[in-house]
Amino acid sequence: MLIGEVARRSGVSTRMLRHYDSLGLVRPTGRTVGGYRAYAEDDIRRIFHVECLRSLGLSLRQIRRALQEPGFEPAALVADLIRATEDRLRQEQELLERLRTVDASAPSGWPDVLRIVELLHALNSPSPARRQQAALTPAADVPVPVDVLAGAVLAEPDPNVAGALRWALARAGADGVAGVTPGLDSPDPQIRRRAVLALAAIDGDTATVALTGALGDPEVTVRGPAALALGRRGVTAAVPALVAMILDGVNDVEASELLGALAARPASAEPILNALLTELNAPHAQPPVRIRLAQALAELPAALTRDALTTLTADPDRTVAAIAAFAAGRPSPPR
Amino acid sequence: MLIGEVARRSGVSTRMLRHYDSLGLVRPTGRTVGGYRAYAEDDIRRIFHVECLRSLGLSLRQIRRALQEPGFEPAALVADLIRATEDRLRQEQELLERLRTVDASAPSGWPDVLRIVELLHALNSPSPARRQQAALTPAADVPVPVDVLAGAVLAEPDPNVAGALRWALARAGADGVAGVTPGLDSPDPQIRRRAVLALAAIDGDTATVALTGALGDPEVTVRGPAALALGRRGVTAAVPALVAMILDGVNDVEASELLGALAARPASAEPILNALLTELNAPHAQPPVRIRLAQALAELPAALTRDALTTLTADPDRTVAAIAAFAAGRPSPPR
DNA sequence: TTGCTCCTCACGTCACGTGAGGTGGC
DNA sequence: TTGCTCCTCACGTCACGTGAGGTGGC
Repeated sequence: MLIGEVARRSGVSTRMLRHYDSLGLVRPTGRTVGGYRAYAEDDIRRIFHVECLRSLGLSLRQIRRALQEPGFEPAALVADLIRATEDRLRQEQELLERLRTVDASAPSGWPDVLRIVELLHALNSPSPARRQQAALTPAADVPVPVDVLAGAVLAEPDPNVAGALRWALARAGADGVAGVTPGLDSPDPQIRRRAVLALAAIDGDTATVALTGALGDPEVTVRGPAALALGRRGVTAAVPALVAMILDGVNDVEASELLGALAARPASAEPILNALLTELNAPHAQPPVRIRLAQALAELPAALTRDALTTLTADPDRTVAAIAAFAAGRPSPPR
Repeated sequence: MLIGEVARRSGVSTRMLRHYDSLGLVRPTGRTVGGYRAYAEDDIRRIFHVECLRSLGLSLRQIRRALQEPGFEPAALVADLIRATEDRLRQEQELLERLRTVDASAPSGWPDVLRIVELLHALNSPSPARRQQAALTPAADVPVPVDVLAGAVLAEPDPNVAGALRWALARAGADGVAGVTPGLDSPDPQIRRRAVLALAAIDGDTATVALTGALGDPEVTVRGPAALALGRRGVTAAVPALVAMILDGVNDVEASELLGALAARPASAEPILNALLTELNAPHAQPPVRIRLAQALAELPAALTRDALTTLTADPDRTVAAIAAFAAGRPSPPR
């Protein structure tokens, strides 16, 4: 079979078939009297084997070794190829992400493109100082795109830089909410926490709504700051989470203050009081927990807690009784 | 600044800096008396711009155009780069999948590798005939790996080839279950259906358990075959789905037969009878539905349905009454 | 004088495409 | 004789690395 027909059948160009010949990869069995390459069935089969291995990403040299050297085992090479492919895959993914960010910023010229790419590089820099600088000093004429900033906020491990990034994001207003909210669904609690902290810094109802979704988070480090932020915004849905923080002794001082402020509203006062008293009188309540609950009670409006505090001044736990007496404006009971 | 220092500061090799010079990409502002390249601050900045654009995948020619031609807009080029990158990404993913399949098959030499790759190509062939052949005639010494077969079963659109693939997979026994079960979670109902059909062809408890998980599928085309397969295996959990199939008129004949067979067991008899009668007597039951229910009733053991059938012979729907009379072995009531 | 840096020129990499210039077989 | 296919040789692609052989400035 002459080279043209082989090319048509195998889909390999005549140029490449001659190249395979010159490399010694596939040598046609014979030549015609005129010097034409004459391929036999075995040669064709070998060509298909070459194409097979090429589809696995082997170079022509590697294919030659594979088809010639009996001692050349596939295992190690295949493992290497897998690693190399994974690397390239990662690089292509990062490239695609960069390109999409550039595209989304709708640059009006190459200077715009350069600014965004430089910003992306700075925000991905291993140096916290450079990241911080990138967050704090955006080019005056081209603001940092919110999406980029939101991504950086969710990825930033350094607390100082994270603070700067949150501040920069909060300056963009409610537009930052959409970029940061997906972080609440991350499997990584660190990222969920960063999303909550970022949302806490953003004013407005959309941020508040997003924060409410984080109240049920399994991690205290996530739902805690969400509850505090919502408490500061006067959202009563945060009450159970705030009470739970007092029970757990996590940020219980601020949680108590927020409950006190929330209880200033007539509609919330009774439920908050009842929640605290229920926990105080629970049979399994431990002394430290009861002390924190008593301190929380002391933050509520005096008119609301008068009866409860009076009762508590006789509490068997002397510290609890002392707190109640102090809060009720009476002298501490004798030791 | 001489070329060496520029290279150290920018991370670009001296070779490449000279290359940029020769391409006219970055020409150093001046030369020393000795002919050394003397880079100015502006040149350094330009080098960083070049590296920026290279990180977006632009070729050196494209970078030169971007930095020199004012009319060269980024939008179209960026869009092209995104498309090209997505293409490469897809290719790398397919390559990685092939490599992982080869690796998982633990080839003991390159002939093994060739066999598996050829098989993969055949199973991905656009020709159904080739796919079928690949499924039916595995190399005698190297059986088709179950994972490969399972993947092909989930992807096969041609019903004949799909049948052959399911048959080949079923021959591998319970080993095929693991490969095919993930298909039940696919967002694509076609794939879920293929998974169910494959599991239905595999004997054994693991396949049965997997099928049970498909009973709650939102699509009738998925949960239907699962219910039928489970019914054939005598799994009573399929009863509600089988009753629903009778209501919907989907494979109701086979569903009725299976309910009849299941009702032969004392423990299942009463619940099946009650389920059918409840639907028959439902106030909103339409005539065609009631007819199908009556036919299902007729499939149950005679001892179980005697009373119900007797009552039904007086049913206002003449067809229902006739079915009941026939099933009860009595003459049809007069017209 | 000795290192060090710089210079230009040029080959090699890898898998090809695309000619140029010439020839065999119907 | 006219097409068609085949031959070899060789340049170009793209972003480099790595020399060879030589020179400037401390």
